[in-house]
Amino acid sequence: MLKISRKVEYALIALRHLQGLDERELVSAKELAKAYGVPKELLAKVLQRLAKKNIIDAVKGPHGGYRLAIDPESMKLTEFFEVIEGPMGIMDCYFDSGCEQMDGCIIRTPINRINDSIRTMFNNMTLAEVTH
Amino acid sequence: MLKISRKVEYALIALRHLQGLDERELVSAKELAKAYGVPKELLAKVLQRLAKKNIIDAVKGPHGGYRLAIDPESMKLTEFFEVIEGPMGIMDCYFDSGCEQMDGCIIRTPINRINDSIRTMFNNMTLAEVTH
DNA sequence: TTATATACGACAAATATTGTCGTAGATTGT
DNA sequence: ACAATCTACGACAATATTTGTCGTATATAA
Repeated sequence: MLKISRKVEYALIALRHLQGLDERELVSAKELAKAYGVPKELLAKVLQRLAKKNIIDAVKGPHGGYRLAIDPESMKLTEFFEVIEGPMGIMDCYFDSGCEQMDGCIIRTPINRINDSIRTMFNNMTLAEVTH
Repeated sequence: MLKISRKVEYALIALRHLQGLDERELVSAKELAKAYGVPKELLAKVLQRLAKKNIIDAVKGPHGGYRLAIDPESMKLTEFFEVIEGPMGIMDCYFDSGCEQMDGCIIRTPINRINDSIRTMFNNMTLAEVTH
């Protein structure tokens, strides 16, 4: 309950590492995985996702790898989380609306308030606060 | 990711209902389950948990049931969540410490900060904000 | 052309959540 | 006393989600 996923965890670790590198320096998924003892394939997938969203640059081929493409100050944590995990909500009804109860639901309003509070909190935090 | 569990959802629904009852009035798990279309057995378990922690009173026997035992203003959401789900942390390492990386973990500090922010947020909300 | 990297989808395994069942104890009314 | 109806609780089953793996394709440097 109210947990962050491993994917996000791995992403944060990777970005924290990338942040410490010199300008233009690259690091591969393999190196990162080894350095932090995390599964290479899964980490790679997360990095690919970040690359696709231009949060990091990907360079193919031997001696290829990844490097930071944005200023971490400029990215809200909400946005970052959602790049990796998709829409973020405390309950599914916040977005998928497949719930029958919808109308009769007596906790919908307060749940939405809590939801907004969490989003606001992460909107006010940048990636830099985790990676600096 | 960052989701509230059904158990908590059911608990909130039930408490919201209990709050609307007259003084001393009882409602059974069966009635609640029927009224809100939720699984009776699971709801019952959650209610039993709340009863054990004296958040609600349980009355056995025919025409028995539950009623609110506390003022919802007086209970922090953190506490309430933890009655149902146990210790709450954004990552497991926050409490179980089975993690090998512990020392070398480069995101531990910021993760703890985020954790504290979430806890603070729920510490500043009472059950009443959901059930009133 | 070979080695090494990213890209990506399909799949498998592991874990967590959710839901069900059976049984016991309490209490009420007949 | 006994049947009906409730809570209490543990064991288990079903389901969903998360996590991890594998195979294959593409790009690029040496």
